[in-house]
Amino acid sequence: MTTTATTTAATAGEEGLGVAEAAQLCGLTAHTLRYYERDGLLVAPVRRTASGHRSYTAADLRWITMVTRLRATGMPIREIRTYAELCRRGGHEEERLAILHAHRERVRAQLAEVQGHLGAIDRKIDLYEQHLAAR
Amino acid sequence: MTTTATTTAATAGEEGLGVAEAAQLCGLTAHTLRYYERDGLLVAPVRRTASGHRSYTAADLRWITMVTRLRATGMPIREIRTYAELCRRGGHEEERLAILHAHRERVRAQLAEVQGHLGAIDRKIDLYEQHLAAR
DNA sequence: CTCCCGCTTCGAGCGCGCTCGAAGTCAAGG
DNA sequence: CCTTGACTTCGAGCGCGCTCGAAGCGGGAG
Repeated sequence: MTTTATTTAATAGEEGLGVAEAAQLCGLTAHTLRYYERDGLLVAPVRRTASGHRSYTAADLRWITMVTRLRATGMPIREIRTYAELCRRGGHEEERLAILHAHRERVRAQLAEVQGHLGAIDRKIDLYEQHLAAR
Repeated sequence: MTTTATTTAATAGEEGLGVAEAAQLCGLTAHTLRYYERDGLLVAPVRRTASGHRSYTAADLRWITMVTRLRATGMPIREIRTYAELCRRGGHEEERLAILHAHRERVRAQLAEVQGHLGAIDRKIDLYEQHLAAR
């Protein structure tokens, strides 16, 4: 594991993690990380070592972390791709902000809805507990 | 629309809605409602009129509403089916309660996680707004 | 020199949750 | 009697987000 890290890291003075390490840090699989890159979710293709292996920088990891946050809050892949494209081309700050704004509102709404449902589930659980206690 | 309601309702003294009406009330499609039934998500098959049409009672609608709550909070179809089966067979209160308990904890955890991500998104938005204001 | 291991690309496959269309039935209205 | 329209069943199809396996390469250890 440390040996593996050294494999790539030693060649470039500690900078750059392999795909497996990066994946583990982000809570994804190597397959998924490559898939995200293929699918244009990354601002730029990840740098490669001389032998063609991906080498993830700290900036790559920060971006990917943001992607996981967007995914975990339900932003579709397509929309993340759009956002990434805007970043890639530079500028477009208003549009990027608009995407984040819209997403935030959706997430807030969904959060409120889930909280409402959770309340109903709580009440259902209370009923079961009363029912079971009454025996 | 009111005419449609009468079609089925008039035959049985106001009790029982057609699939389309029930679907609309629950925020689902008629296709989905039939699919749920086929898939065993309902405690019992919905009653039929003489002509074989489904007729949803108030109790059906309450159950389906619960199903939509469970779905909206991310419970998988399979698990709802299991829960429905336990209800169908009668008894099994502890197991039903256990399912709801487990689900509640998952939902709470996921809620907390999403709130965390939302905070990060908020901060990102702030950065953009500062950046744009600084022009 | 050979072995092994982790990476590479590519394309197919999968699980989930619907979603839809075709073809047929039935009851009421004109 | 004929049309209309909401219903019925059945099975196929789809969109999403991965997930996986095959086949090949390159570089360090024994």
